[in-house]
Amino acid sequence: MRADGEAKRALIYSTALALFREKGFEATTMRDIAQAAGISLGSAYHYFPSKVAIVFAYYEEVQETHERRAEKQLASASDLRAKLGAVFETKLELVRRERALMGAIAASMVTPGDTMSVFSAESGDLRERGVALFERIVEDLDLTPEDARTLGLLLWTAHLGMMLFLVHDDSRGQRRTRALTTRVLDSVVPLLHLATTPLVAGVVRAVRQLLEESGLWVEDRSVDRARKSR
Amino acid sequence: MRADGEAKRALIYSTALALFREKGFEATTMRDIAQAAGISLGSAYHYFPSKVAIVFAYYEEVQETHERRAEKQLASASDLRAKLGAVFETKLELVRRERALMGAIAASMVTPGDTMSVFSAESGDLRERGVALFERIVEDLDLTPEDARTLGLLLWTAHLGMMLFLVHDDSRGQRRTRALTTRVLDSVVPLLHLATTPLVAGVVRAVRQLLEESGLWVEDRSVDRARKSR
DNA sequence: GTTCAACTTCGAACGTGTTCAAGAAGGAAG
DNA sequence: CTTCCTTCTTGAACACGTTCGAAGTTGAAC
Repeated sequence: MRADGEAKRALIYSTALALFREKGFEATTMRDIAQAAGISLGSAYHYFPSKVAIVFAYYEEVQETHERRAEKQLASASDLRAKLGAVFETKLELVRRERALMGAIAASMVTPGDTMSVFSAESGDLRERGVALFERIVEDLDLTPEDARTLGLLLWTAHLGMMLFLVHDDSRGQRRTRALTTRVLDSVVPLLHLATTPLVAGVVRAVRQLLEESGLWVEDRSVDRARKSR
Repeated sequence: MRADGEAKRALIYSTALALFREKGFEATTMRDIAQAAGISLGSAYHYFPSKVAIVFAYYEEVQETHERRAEKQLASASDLRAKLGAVFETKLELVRRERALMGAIAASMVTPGDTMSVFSAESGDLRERGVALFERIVEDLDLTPEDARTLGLLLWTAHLGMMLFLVHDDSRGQRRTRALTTRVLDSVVPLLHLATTPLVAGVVRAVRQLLEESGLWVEDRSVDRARKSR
């Protein structure tokens, strides 16, 4: 009955998202979700270990859609500005519609020990995919793989900051975040072009050393090793 | 009976912190606190509107202690490196002992709409004091007030990042965060020295414009105006 | 056809943060 | 002294996320 299980999971998922959109994340209870989906409370918990887990599943979907759309735009983007803009803005547009949901994720992303903390092994996969996307931006910039990865991580971190800002941005159409994005692009793109010059390259190396000491740096890209720090 | 009220508030506060230290924030219930303090549950809520409010009170205390210690070290610090190091490291040492507590704050700091969100009006006071402290570091660098404030905000933001890292850092004695701090100092101080050069000054201006658009920039220092963006 | 293990369903029960209405205490005003 | 008003106290009650054990369902192995 595996197929039915998947179907039920999908039902819970879509029902929950609909309710979240309608009433907000906090205001929607697990009982609401179960009732609306026509199942029992316990059954809902059989498919999703927690309420945020449903949001996390949504976040995975966002990541996939983001990859698809960004890749598409990356193909037709010539210069660095266009590429970075493509990755930033596709993500922006995706998250913008469900700001309340993403806000719910933010809390567990910074909670130490939480399954989906930014530093956790469990979220490593998603983090890795995010970084990889930003790495693609600088891929034909004639950098060493290490430097490219460093820049990817840096850009991904910046993107995290933008998302944090976005979920707090109540301005109409989130124009503040849009303005911020434009400005960030204006500031960052020239620096990226200078990435091969001694000065900027030195900074990049320093940042990498910093990341290594921090434990955020992961050598092997496909397998995200767990943190060792105890 | 105002004096007794203060005393009782203090009792609840210290009892709660003791329990937090002993069993952790999550594991300590409001009922535990009330019982240990010898009062009823409802009475505890009379003095603190919520559980995190107790942690927030602690955070205010941290802020005050930080100011005191940092100012003391700032007085005897000659160069920029020493000053920045003083402010960073005193904070680091303060927060290090209660990582679990500060971790509990982190979640509500990034939760949209929460009373103690980084962007909220309520936490504006504390934010302001934090920024002011970092502003003091660059005060005799011959900058315009706007540039000084911009740098202060930038440094404060960096400090926020460090704190986020710190609460997730399980390494012995949090040496990872210490190492990170050293590296950050190494990278940032030279840049600060270049703050008056055209190139870096240009970046600083760009950042300020960015901050203004973001709503994080506050002109009047003493009165933190509420965000207007709707 | 029987057995068995895994999967699924269920809703009562638990523990939690928070609210609330009812009162007690104490003092100020008349 | 009586009447009010404010401040504080109390524990029951509420709503929620989550857990749990018991029971139902299914399909493969024999």
